Amino acid sequence: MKLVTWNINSIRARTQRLVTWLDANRPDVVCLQETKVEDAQFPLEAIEKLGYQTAMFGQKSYNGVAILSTAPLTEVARGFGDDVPDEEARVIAATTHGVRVVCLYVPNGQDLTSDRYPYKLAWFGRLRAFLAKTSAPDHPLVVCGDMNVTADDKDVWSPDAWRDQIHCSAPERAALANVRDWGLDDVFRVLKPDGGVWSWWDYRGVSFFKDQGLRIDHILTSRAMTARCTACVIDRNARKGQDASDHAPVMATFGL
DNA sequence: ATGGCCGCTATGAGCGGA
Repeated sequence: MKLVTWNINSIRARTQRLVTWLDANRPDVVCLQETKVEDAQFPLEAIEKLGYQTAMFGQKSYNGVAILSTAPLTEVARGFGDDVPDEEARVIAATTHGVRVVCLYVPNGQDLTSDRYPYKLAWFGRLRAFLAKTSAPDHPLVVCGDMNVTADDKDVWSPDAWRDQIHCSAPERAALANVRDWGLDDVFRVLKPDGGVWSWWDYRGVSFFKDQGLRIDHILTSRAMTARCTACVIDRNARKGQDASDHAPVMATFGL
C-alpha cells in the first residue's frame, strides 16, 4: 500500500497537477491539506475518474483537508470532536485499506508573539488527546500531514537562520515529540536518519533552486506500520515548474 | 534591514501562508 501526504495549496488551482501526479504514481491513499475549498466546490469528478473515493472536510478560502482512497473510507471523523469550539477545517480521519488514517493541517502559528502560536501549541495537545481517545498505539495507524514543525535542525536548510523562528522553536518541537511519544514513529526519519531533505520551499526568491527548504510534512506511523514500511520518499520533482504547490508530496510504501 | 511569491476574496488590496 502506498500512502502519500501532500499540502496541495488549493486543490482548484492545482487539479491538473494533482491528477497528473496521481496518474503517474498511483498511490492507494492520498492525504491532502490546504484544499481551500468548500465541499460542494471540491473537484470530485476529476478524482473519481482516477478511481478514488473521497472523504473531505473543507471550508471557504482557508485550510481544508481530504483523504482519497482506492478502497472504501469508513468511520470518517471531521475535527477533533473535543470541547474546544473550532471552526477551522484541519483534521479528517478515516479507516481504509485496513489502516486508520489521520490527515492533519497543523496551524501555522505565524510567529512566536502571535496569538496563533499558543493556539498551535494547544492544538498539538488536542491532537494527542484525540489519538488517545479514538485509537491506540498498537493499532495499524498513520497520522500524517502538514505538521508545520521541523522535528529538529536536521530538517532545516539553515538552522542558524531559522533558530527560534516559527516551525523551529523548541516548544513546537516538544509538542510534536509529545505526539510521537504517544507511540508513533517519524517513518521518513527512521529510514533516512541523516536529514537534509526538505518537503517545503518558499515561493519567494530562489529558495527551491538553491534547495533552501524545511521538512515540515510528516508521516507518523504506529509501530506495526513502521515495521511494514519499506520506503518513504519526498518527491522533489513535484515542486518543479509552473503552478507547483510550495510543498512536495511525501510517500510511504507499506508491505503486508 | 526588508521583501522577494502565491492563492484567496461578492478581488484589484489585504490577509495568511511558512
